[in-house]
Amino acid sequence: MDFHVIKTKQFPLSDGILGTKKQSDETSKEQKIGIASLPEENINSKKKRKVDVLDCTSCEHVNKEGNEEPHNSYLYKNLDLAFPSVKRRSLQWRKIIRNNLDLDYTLLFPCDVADSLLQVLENELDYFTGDLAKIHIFGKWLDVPRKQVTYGDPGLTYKYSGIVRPAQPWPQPLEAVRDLLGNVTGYNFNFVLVNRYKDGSDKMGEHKDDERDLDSQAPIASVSLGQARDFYFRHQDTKPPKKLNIEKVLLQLQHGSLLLMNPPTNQFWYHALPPRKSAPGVRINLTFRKIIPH
DNA sequence: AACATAACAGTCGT
DNA sequence: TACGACTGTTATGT
Repeated sequence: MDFHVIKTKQFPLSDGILGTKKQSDETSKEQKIGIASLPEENINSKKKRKVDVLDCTSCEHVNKEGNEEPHNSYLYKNLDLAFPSVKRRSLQWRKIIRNNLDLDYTLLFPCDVADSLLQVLENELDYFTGDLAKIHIFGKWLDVPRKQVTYGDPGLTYKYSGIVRPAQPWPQPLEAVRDLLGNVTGYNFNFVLVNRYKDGSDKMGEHKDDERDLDSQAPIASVSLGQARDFYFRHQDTKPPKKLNIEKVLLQLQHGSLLLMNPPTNQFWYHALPPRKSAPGVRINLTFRKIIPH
C-alpha cells in the first residue's frame, strides 16, 4: 500500500492576505494591508517540520510492522499524534478589530497535517442530500450552492433561515479537531457545520451567525482546508437604506487556518464567501459552534 | 406585528 | 466576454 499521499503538498501554506476595501463610491480604491511573514517560527522550514509533523519515518514503521490497516486508519493515527504538537506550537495570532467586529486569525495546522486532515475528511464525510441540502429563503426552496453536513452532541439541532440541521454523531477526526480547538481557544464546542466548496463557483451568501440558540459568549471557530478563498465581512449598516460608509474587512482564508469570530461580531457584521472563478480547488470549511441545548 | 432573509437574478462597470 | 460589486427581491418564520 502506498502511503506517500500523506506527504503530498497539494496546498501551499502561506500567510493570509488581510485588508480592507472602501465602500463603493467615487473614491473607491482597494487598500490592502499586507501581513508580514510569520517570524522566527518558520513553519515552512524542514527543521521545524520534523518537530511538528509526523513524517515518512513513522509511515514506514507502520508499514514494516506488517500492519494491514486500511488507508484511513493510518491517516487517523497521524492526526492523533500530530494534533498535540499543534497544540504546543506558539501560534502567531492576528487580531482584527473594527466597530463591533473582533476576529482572531492564525495558521493552526502545519501544511502536512492540514493536507492529511483534508484527505481524511474527503474520504470520511457524507454530505446532506434531499431536503437537508436545501434552504428556504425569500419564500423559495433552493439547493445550497455547496455541500453541507452538521455534526454535534446527541440531540442538538441548528436552526437558521427556516431550516433545521440535525447533529450527526461525531466522526473521529472532527472530534479530534474539536478537542484541539478546545485546547487552543478554551471553549468547548458541541457542534460543527461543514461546508464543502467543490471549486470557485461554489459559494455562500452574506449572512450573520446570530441564531438565538448559539451561546452568545462563545466565538465561532472556522477552520479552513484546501483551496484558499476570499472572505469578507460587511457591516449591517452599509446595506441600503442606511448605506453608512464603513469599510469591508477582506481576508483570504488559507489552508490550515483558524479564524475566530468573537462576540459581538455576528450581531453587527455579515460575512460571505463570494464565488472566485479563478480558484479551482476544493475547500472544506469547519465552523465549530457552542449551541445551548433546549 | 414588524422585521430579517446562509438564495438568486438583474444591472452596471471593468 | 466574463467576472465582480451591488441592488432588490418575497413569502415565510420569528
